Amino acid sequence: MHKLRIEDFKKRLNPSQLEAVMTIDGPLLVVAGAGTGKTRVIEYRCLYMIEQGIAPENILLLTFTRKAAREMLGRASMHDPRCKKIEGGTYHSFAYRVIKKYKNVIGLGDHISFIDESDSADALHLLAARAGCLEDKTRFPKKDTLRSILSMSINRNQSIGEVLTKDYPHFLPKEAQLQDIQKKYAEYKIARNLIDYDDMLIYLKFLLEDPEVNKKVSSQFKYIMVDEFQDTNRVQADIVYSLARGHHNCMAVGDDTQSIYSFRGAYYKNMFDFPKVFSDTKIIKLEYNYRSIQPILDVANAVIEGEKRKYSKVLFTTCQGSDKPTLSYFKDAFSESEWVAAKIKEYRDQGVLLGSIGVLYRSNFLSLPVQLALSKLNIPFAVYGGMKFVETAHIKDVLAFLKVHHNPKDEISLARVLMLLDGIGPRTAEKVKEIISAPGGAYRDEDLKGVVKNPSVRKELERVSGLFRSLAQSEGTEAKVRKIIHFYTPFLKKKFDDYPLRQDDLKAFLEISSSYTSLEQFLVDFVTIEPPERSLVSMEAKKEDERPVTLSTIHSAKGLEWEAVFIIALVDGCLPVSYALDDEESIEEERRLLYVAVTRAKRHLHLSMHNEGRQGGMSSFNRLSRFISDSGVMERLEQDYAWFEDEGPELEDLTTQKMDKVGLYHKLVDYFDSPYAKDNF
DNA sequence: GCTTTACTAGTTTTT
DNA sequence: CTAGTAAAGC
Repeated sequence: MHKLRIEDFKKRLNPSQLEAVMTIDGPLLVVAGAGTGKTRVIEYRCLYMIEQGIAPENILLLTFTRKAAREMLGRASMHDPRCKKIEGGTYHSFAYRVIKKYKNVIGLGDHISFIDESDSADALHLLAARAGCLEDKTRFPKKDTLRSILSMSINRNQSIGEVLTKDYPHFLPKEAQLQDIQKKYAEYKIARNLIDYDDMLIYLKFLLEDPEVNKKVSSQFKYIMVDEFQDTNRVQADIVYSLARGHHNCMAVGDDTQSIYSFRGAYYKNMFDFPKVFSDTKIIKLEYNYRSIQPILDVANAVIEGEKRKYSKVLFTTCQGSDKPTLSYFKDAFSESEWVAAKIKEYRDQGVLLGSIGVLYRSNFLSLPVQLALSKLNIPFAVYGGMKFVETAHIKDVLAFLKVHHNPKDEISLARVLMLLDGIGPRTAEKVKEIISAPGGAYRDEDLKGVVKNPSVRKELERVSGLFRSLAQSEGTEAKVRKIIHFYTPFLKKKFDDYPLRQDDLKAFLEISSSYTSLEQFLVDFVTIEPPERSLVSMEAKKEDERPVTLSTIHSAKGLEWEAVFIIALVDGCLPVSYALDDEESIEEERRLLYVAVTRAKRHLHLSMHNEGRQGGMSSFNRLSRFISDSGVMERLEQDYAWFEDEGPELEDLTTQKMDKVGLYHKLVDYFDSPYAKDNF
């Protein structure tokens, strides 16, 4: 690869992009509309900085997903392999690096365990039960709600009271108890060296507040780039400000109209605060869209028109094409999906690659009818989002063994392991836990006998502890995982009817583990990154022209693009999702979600809705999404009412009875005995 | 008293 | 498909 010179940069970038690329000192805010080449800016800025003699080790790129980081650095590395050395990743993975390095500063011990949201929810449930919060009859938040209340409080930098007032006013009477649990939870985690998602960020923030650590970290990372700044929360923004406090060399890229993660604490106003924090901020807007044809941008601009506070920008393009986006109405979700599948088939016959077609929707379950319809036509597809590999019960089981081995204080995992055994439920598991975690690790068999009366169960327990002893002796992550899977397989077979499928997953798990030498890193990666999509991994490896159609939630479609995009179920209650309807801010976020979805399309855009609801039975009729009917969106769409109403010719009645129940029974029995049936069984 | 089983209801979005 | 619950079983 030849080196790039300034002339090359000029050739490949438009003036605004070039300015963003060449402004490397001082604070810079790039407001980049959808499809305006912000990835390109980051890619070329990396190259430019390195051309200017900046060491790649001094550059930090924080992105929203690891995939995004990999993509941008990967492209840059093709021009200049030195770019591989740039530090890039998500906030969480960066946090882990720093925490690992400086854990002593904040008093964390070795063998840190990272816990995911369901572990965290389980722990909170346990603490709530212990504190007696569940005893009186009035309602107390369920474990997932509990978790999200505490998490919101951290991510939005608000007190429990504030979170409750805004989102859960009916739980306000429980404020004191919740505060108590918040403290207990902190205590619980610290005592066991556990860290959850929120702690990763908080601890990083704490570390960066320490002058010595801050100096060390920021002298390492002298140039900082942050992607998707509109989706950072307050803690993350603080981290960025802290990192750049010394040198101000910080570029934030974002698009306030694409902020769609407020449920996770994202605070799009960070985009407006950035110039206040760094008063000498230079602001560059990118408005030239390279992705979509003008009719699609017209729809996008019209959708976002209603948004109140935004950096005003209007997308424009010179991409050729005049296909007007369509809006189609259908009777129900099935006819809608069948139409989508048929249309996809049509595209394929015209030579459009399946890999360049995307079907987008608000919620995972909306994809089911589409999956059905595509399978019927034998069109291959891959589903993004939804249940993840790590979240499946069998993977969690195996992980629990590993976690206990890594950190014996990890009670949640220990309980999970113990409850696999027959005859041990939550109660017994708790007691056994107390006994074996007694100080010194020495427990007496008599104590165990008192708790577990059944000798065969005790024998099983003995086998489990045998497994852990053997794990302690084996070297290498892969060998350990292999032992665990071997031990676990009988349980797997008993627990799940569909165990062969799950066994394949375990094989994949084993494979992944083989590339790790550090067990801790392996465990961390499982909570901080999304591992290969659920099973059938081999799909990914396929060649460009064999890639399947993508089905994705709008959230996971962020940053991606397709030639043809279908957005389905544009129904009030699905896009704005019904939960969002009572809050104006949430509705605005739903609007931005539609904006994101629309701007994924390059040439063809098909919107659709179905009329019949599934809520509560028959007679709920859906209204077209307000974002489409309200604004000036409608007139930019080609409307199509041709829904699939005909269900084939109707059969004529024939009421003469030819057989009674007994007759039918004999017919069946005869059929079972016939040679034809035998061949089939 | 604790575990297991059988059933029901209801599913946002993700690091 | 699974989390939560009620009732049955040990």
